[in-house]
Amino acid sequence: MTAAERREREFAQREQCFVDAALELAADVGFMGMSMADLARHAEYATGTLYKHFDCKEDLLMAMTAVGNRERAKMMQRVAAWDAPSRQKIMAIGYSDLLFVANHPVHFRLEQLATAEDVWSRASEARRTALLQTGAPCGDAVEAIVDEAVAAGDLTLRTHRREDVALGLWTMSMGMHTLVHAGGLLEFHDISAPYGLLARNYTLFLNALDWQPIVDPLDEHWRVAMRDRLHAEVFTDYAPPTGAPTLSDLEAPHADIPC
Amino acid sequence: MTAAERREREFAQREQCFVDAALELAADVGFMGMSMADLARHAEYATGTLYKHFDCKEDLLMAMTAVGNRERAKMMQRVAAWDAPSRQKIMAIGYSDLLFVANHPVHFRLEQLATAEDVWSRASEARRTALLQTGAPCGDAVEAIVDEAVAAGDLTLRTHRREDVALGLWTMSMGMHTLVHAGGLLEFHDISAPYGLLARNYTLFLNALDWQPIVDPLDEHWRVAMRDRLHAEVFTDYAPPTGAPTLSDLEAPHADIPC
DNA sequence: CCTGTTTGTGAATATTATTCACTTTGTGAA
DNA sequence: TTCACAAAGTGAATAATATTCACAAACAGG
Repeated sequence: MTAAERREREFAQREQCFVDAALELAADVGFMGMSMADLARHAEYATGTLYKHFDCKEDLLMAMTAVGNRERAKMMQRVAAWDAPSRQKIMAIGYSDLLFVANHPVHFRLEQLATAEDVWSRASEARRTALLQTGAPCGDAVEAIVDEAVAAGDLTLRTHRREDVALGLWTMSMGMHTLVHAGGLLEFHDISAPYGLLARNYTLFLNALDWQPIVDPLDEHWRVAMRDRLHAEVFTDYAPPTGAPTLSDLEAPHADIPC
Repeated sequence: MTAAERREREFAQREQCFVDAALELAADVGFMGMSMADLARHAEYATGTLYKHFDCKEDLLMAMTAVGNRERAKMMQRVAAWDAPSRQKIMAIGYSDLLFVANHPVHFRLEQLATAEDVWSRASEARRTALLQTGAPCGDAVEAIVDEAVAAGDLTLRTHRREDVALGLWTMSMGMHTLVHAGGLLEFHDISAPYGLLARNYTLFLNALDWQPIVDPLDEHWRVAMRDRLHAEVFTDYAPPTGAPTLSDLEAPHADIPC
């Protein structure tokens, strides 16, 4: 049945086509501003064809969100494979998530919509679990680092579980993204460098778990050095953030540190 | 112009009517499942009248979400006025947020939708800032407790700011709610008692800030005792969670602790 | 009682997700 | 090579449903 296989492959390719076109459109007008007819036209197919792939608009959203998840998973897997002390690696996980969101601004919006119960419940079971599965490697990467830390003697779990540690970090990142993306909310509460604070909170949390080596949450050197090394060794294809402080900025005493 | 004033009052009352009816409807069918015509009928007015109050469905959503925010703010203000050590009060803030979400399951869904950029950007500026303002007292209550802790000598801020501490806790709560409400996600990642973990993470975070007295994150007694006292002294009108462990459960050695 | 203004109405409009009857294309067997 | 069949593709028709608007009712103030 080689012909059937080829067809299936072509079908999958067209699905990719639709998803790519949808991501392009959504970058312009947002998911809600994009109509299914628009999308079909943009992808150069008929509306009906689109519905051969996705039973409803929410299913399409799940597929769009999955693309981003896979990209993020790749980034985290690169961090997990990085040769560095466990404490740097776990911080790098948080940083990679940041880098991902910064480089894929559309994705977080989609993810937020997709996981809103009201939308989530309208998608098909199959699409939902497919989406969940794309997120799993992220959790796995983090948990692998936790295990590594335990094996290296950097961390003792006591009654904590690997998943619990991963979840703690995850909630902080997720919560911060949510608040950052709620337009005007942080300005309203007079918060200026949210992701700098996130890094600090990561550090506080890891210190509280007694994850060695203990790091001073106010030590910007450590963070900036790690970030630079990460860009040099792992994320060579991602530009380091512009405007963020460099190591030499920090040499100057009492330098103001934006994030 | 006493007549005009009365009219204005009546107008505001009807707005409340619409919002209440909308919250009732949304509890059944969700915000997305509710049509403006349905709502108007349910509130016993014409569709056009509804649009005299809200320029679009998103504006209505902002107003619906504001109701919940005001309720949560009231709860947090009660905590802030509670006579207890600062460390218990700050934990109680987290608990009140939990209690609120547990007792108003609809609200979190609405909040999530409302703050999703795609939806947020479709609401009017006026409604958005009105919503932001309803959230402000929550932040104020938390910051008041932080100040109190500093004044009492329980906490030294070093270079942290009050807002930063509040934000750290906020991100953890917000992130956890988000993950809990993403149907099936935590089960998928094999997490069973998310809010128990949240409490633990609060404790770790506060310990890392050196907020006195330091509490053992694994000490369930402390948490359960505080919860019971809180229900007895502050949230007398809210039932304590059923199924959660009581103090006497904890007396038994090696008791399993669900949350 | 009259008049202008505000408020309320629900049918009409516009947009858009979704369906469906039909066409085209490709396939494997005869 | 032909043919019957299945799968894929089509886009106009359908079904909601958010939003508008021309008009009606209620009412304040003179």
